[in-house]
Amino acid sequence: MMNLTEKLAELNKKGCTLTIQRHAILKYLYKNRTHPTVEEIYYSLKKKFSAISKATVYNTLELLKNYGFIQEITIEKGKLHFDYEVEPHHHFFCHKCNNIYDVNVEGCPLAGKKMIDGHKIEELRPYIIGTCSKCL
Amino acid sequence: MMNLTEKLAELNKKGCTLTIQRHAILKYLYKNRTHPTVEEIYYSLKKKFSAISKATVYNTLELLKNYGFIQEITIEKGKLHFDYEVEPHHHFFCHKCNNIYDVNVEGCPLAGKKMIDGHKIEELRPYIIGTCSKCL
DNA sequence: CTCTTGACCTGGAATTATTCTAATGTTAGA
DNA sequence: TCTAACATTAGAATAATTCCAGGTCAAGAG
Repeated sequence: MMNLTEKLAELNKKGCTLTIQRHAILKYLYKNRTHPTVEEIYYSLKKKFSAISKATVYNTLELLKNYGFIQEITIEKGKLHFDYEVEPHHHFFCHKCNNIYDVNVEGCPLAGKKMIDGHKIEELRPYIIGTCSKCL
Repeated sequence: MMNLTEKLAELNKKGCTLTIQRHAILKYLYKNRTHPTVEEIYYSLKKKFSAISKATVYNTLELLKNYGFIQEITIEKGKLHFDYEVEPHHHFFCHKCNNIYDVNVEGCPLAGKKMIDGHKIEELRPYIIGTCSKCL
C-alpha cells in the first residue's frame, strides 16, 4: 500500500496542485481507515480548517478518485464512503451498526481481469452485506 | 429462477397481502430486467395506475426486498436500482451510459459461504465498474 | 515587484433522492 | 356487515449532492 508521502509525491508528479485542503483530505483518509462518509470528513476537517466548504470536500474526493488515489464506496444506500486503500479488497457492510469492514477474499476469479463479456473492467466493488461479529 | 406466478404464490403463502400495487411492481420488475431505478418504476406504473404514490413504490420495494424476492442495487451513486433476479450474479455498471448489465462470474470463492472473519454473510453485491461494449 | 490569468475555494442556493406524516381507503376475519 | 389492522396517497420534511457566482491564491510575464 502506498503511504501518504508517496501518494502526495505521485499526485505532484502528475501535475495536480497540492492545496492545503487536498492535502488535509488525503491525510484524513490516510489516518482514518473506517471508510468515512463525506459528512464525517467534512466535520472533522472543519475543526482545523473552519472555512472549508462541503463543495471542496466533494470536489477533492472526486478528483482524488479520478486520479485513482482513493476509492469510492457505494455500499450504503444514498451515501458515499471513501477509502484510502485502492488495492482490491472486499467490503463488508453491517446493516445493524452501519459500519464497513475490510475483508480479504482469496481467489477472486476477477482479479487482474481486464474485460468481461466485451465490457472493459476499470474497477471492482465487491460488497458483502450482513451482520458483523460485534452485532451478532 | 422463480417465475412471477411462483413468486406471487410464495408471497401469498408467507402471509403478505397481495395488493394491486404490489402485484404491479413485482410484475414490472419481472418484465423489465434492465435494473430500473425507483423513478423509472414509479413513472411506468403511473401510466396504468395514475394514483400510485412514490411512497408506495418505496414501501413495496423495501417489503419485497425484505422478503428476499427482489434485490437492491446500490451501484450508482445516490440512486437505488432493483432486480427481479435474486440468484447471486455480478452487476456491471457502465459509467458512460449508466446502464447496468448482468454478468456471470464462475468460481466466486464467496459462493455459499455463510460467515467471513466472524461476520454473518446475508447478501452479496459484487459490482464491476467500467465501460460497456457499446460505449467502447 | 506588480499585474494578469487560471485554477481553486467558499457559502449558499438549487436539485435530487428518500423518508415521514396525517388522512383516507382497503381488506380479511369476526 | 362491522371493525381493526394494514395499505395507500399527496405532499411536506429531510438528507445528500451538485451547481453557481463571487472571492482568493499562486505562478509566470513584464
